[in-house]
Amino acid sequence: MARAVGQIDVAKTEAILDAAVDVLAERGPLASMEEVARRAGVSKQTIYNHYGSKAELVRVMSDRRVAEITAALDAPDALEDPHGALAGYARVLLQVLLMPRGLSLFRLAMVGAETMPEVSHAVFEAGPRASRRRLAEFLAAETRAGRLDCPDPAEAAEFFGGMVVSTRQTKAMMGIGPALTDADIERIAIEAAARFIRAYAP
Amino acid sequence: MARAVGQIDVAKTEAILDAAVDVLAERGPLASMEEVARRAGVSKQTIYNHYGSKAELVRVMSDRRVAEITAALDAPDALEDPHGALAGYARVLLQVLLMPRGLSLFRLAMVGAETMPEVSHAVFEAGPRASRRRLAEFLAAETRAGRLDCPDPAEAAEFFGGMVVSTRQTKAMMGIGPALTDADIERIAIEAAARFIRAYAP
DNA sequence: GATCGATTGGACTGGAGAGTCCAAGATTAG
DNA sequence: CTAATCTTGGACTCTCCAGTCCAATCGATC
Repeated sequence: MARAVGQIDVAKTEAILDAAVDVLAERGPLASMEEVARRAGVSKQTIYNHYGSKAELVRVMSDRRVAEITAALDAPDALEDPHGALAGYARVLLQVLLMPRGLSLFRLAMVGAETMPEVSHAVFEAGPRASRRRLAEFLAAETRAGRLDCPDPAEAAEFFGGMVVSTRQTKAMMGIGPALTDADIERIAIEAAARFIRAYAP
Repeated sequence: MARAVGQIDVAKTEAILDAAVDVLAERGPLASMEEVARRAGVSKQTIYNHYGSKAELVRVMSDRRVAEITAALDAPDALEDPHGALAGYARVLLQVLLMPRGLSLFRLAMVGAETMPEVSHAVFEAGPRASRRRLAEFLAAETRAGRLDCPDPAEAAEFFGGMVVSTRQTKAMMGIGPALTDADIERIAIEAAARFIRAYAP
C-alpha cells in the first residue's frame, strides 16, 4: 500500500467514510461509532485518529454525500423544448428523492437540525435551494424567449418542484407505501410538465 | 379533587400528556421522561402508572396531536367558487405546516419511522393523506359541475398540495430562513390557486 | 534489522436515560 | 379510624455510547 512512513492511511480514511455513509443511512444519526468501526474493518481509535469526533465525521460524510447527490441535478438540458426540459428536471428530482441515500441524507439533516445546524444548512443549500435556483433561471430564460410567461420565476420554480415532489418525499421518508416504479416517474414527470406549461403559457 | 378510591387521577393523566406534548415538541423524541415528569409537576413513577412506557406515552400523545391539528383541515367550504376554495385550502395547509406543533409532530414521525412505525403511519394517514383525499373529492365535484377539468383528481390534488407546500416544509423543519408572514401566505395561496385553475380549466 | 509512527483491540471513564423499587405520605370510601 | 390505592422522591440497576488510554503489533523506510 502506498503510504508514507507512519502516515495516516488514506485508504482507511475512505473506508471509514464509506462505512459511515452506510451506517448512518441505516441506523440514523444515532448510529454508534463502534458500528461504523466494525463496518469499516477498523478500530474505533483509528476513527478518532482520522476524524477528531463524531460530529466531524458526520460533517465530512454529509459534505461528500451532498456533492455526490447533487451532481445529478446539474444537467438541465436547456436546449430542448420547455416540455422536455421540465420533464427531465422532474425525472431527476424524483430519482434523487427516491434514492435511499438521498432520503437518508435528508433525514439526517432534519433530525440533526438542532444538534448540527451547519449540516442541515449545507444540505438544504446544496440540494433543494440550488436545484430550484437553476430551474428558476431556466424559466426566466424561457420567459425572455417568449415560450413561457413566468413573472416570478423563483415562485414558479417552487410551484413546479412542489408539484413533482409533493407528499412523495414524506411518504418515502416514513417508509410508507410502495416505491415508485419507473413508469410512475415517467407519468408524473410528463403530466406535471404539461400542466405547468398550461399554467404558465404566454 | 373528584377521584374514586385509590383511582388514577385523570387530571394528572392530562397534565402528563400536556407536558409530553410541550417537551417532545421542544426537545424532540429524545426528550427524557424525567423532563416530562418535571414539567408535569408529577413524579416519574406516576407517569409509569398512567402509561406503561415511553413508547405508549408517545403514541397517545401523537394521537391527540394528530386529532388537534387535522381538525383545522376539516372545513373545505365547497360552496365557494373554485378559486376561493383552493386559496382557502392553501391557507390552512400553510398555517398548519408553520405551526410549531405541526412541525414537531412531523419531525417526530420521521425520526421514529423505524422505531415506531405505527406513529408515522398514523400521522401520515391523518395528515397529508386525509387532507389530499378531501381536496381530491372537491376537485372531482368541481369537474362534474364543469367548472374544472381534472381527469385524475387524486393526482391533481397532489400537484396542488405540492405547489403550496413545496420546500417550505423542509425549510421550516430545518429551521432555515425567516418564518412566512401572513402576507406571504396570502400571496402564495392566491397565486397557487390561480395557476392551478389555469392548468385545469375545462 | 532498527526505527518511527500508525494500527489494533480491549479495557476503562463518565454521562445520560429507561425503567424499577421502596418506604413514607396523601386521599377517599365506608 | 381503617383499608385500599395512588403519589412522591429519591436511590438504584441496566444499558448504551462517546471518547480516552495503553500495551502489543505491524509496515514502510533507511
